[in-house]
Amino acid sequence: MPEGGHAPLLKRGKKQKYRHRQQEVLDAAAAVIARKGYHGASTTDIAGELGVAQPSLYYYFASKDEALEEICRIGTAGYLERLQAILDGGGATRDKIRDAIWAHIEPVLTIPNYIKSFQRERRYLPAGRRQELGRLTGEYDMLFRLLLESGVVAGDLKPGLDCELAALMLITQCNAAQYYVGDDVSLARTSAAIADVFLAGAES
Amino acid sequence: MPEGGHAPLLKRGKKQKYRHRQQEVLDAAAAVIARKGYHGASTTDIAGELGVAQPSLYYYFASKDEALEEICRIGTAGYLERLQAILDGGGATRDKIRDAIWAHIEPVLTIPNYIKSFQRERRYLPAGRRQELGRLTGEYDMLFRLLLESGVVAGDLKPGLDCELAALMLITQCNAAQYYVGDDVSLARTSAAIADVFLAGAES
DNA sequence: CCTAAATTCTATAGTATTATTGAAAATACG
DNA sequence: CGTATTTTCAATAATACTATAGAATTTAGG
Repeated sequence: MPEGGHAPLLKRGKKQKYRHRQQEVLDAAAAVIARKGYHGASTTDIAGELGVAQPSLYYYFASKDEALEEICRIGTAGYLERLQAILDGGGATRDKIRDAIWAHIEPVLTIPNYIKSFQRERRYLPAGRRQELGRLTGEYDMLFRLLLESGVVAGDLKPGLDCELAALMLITQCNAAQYYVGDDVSLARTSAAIADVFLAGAES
Repeated sequence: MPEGGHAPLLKRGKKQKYRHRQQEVLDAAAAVIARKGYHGASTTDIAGELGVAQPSLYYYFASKDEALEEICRIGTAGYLERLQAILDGGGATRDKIRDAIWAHIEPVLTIPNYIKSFQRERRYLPAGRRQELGRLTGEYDMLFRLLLESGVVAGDLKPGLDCELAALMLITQCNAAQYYVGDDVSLARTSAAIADVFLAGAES
């Protein structure tokens, strides 16, 4: 039996290796789920993506539900904090809005499969697992709305702006940004276009 | 054997009755697919929605794929024609855009389950069945883009407007409109808000 | 190298799924 | 009412799916 000072180190090392492999399993699951949808992605598909046998997955997750929940958790990590930081920071409203749009869109570059899985498949989580995510998105919507409302109060945005609806519209636009990207359309160009249209409109 | 003049009438009558029941089956399928997703909606679920046994569905459709294809066809019916008519009509650019937005959103009121099934589930159709729908949406995107480009040429929209991206953004916004609707947000209010923000922007 | 723990595999239970077949029931119509 | 047609159903084939159990394999550390 290892000594008190030694045991935690060993334990942490093993746990970290386990978590690293778990992350690989999640990456594969997110890739297949993003491509085929939650119900269309079988555990055999996911195992195939990894090159292992199907039951091996269950060493890392108790169920498909649990894996999707974890994928959604990763897909949403940091969103609230980043938006809150932008709200708390200084600067003009238009700059805050531009920052918020980019902060929302940027993870699409780094973890696209987690983002897609969260956006499209979270609705298939059983009610219990979906609840915490629901609170999260609710808070996020509210923060975006507060950003717009503070802009109206500051006189930077139109006095009559429907901030509740406008916030949802902006978030929708950010969520869709990844699907605009193609040969000649980058995410950065998209992000800028969203801000431009939202702030100044299309009419001359 | 019925006479020549009689047979078509009788035949048409029977066919119409068949088609009417087929429509009811489609309605049930669209409802379940909109709620649970294509892969999450079993034929047993759909039959249950109708109150019939599962194999009865196969009197009306050869496969689940075929039913989804038909649902998508109905969900997209008339879209191209309505947008083309708006393009061909007279009036100011801003009015055409408002009309186009409403024309896109209106079917959400009348056939919500067909619209949702088309929007979210068409990607799960086998490649062959998906092709015609792909051409359709491609043409639709192009028409929307032409609407904006003609507005730029006419001097009604900003000279530097990225019409390709702006068209996709507008369509995205219309597609999402149904999800904004709640206790205090109607589709009409949403439709107006989309047009207001797109045309004039949020900045004061 | 040897051993214990960690990881993966084979085999499989149990259930759900799509689709077919042929019979039964309902319907239409003379 | 009786018969032909349409519609639905019970039974089931064939396959796919999630998850478990226990054995085999691999890995890590001494």
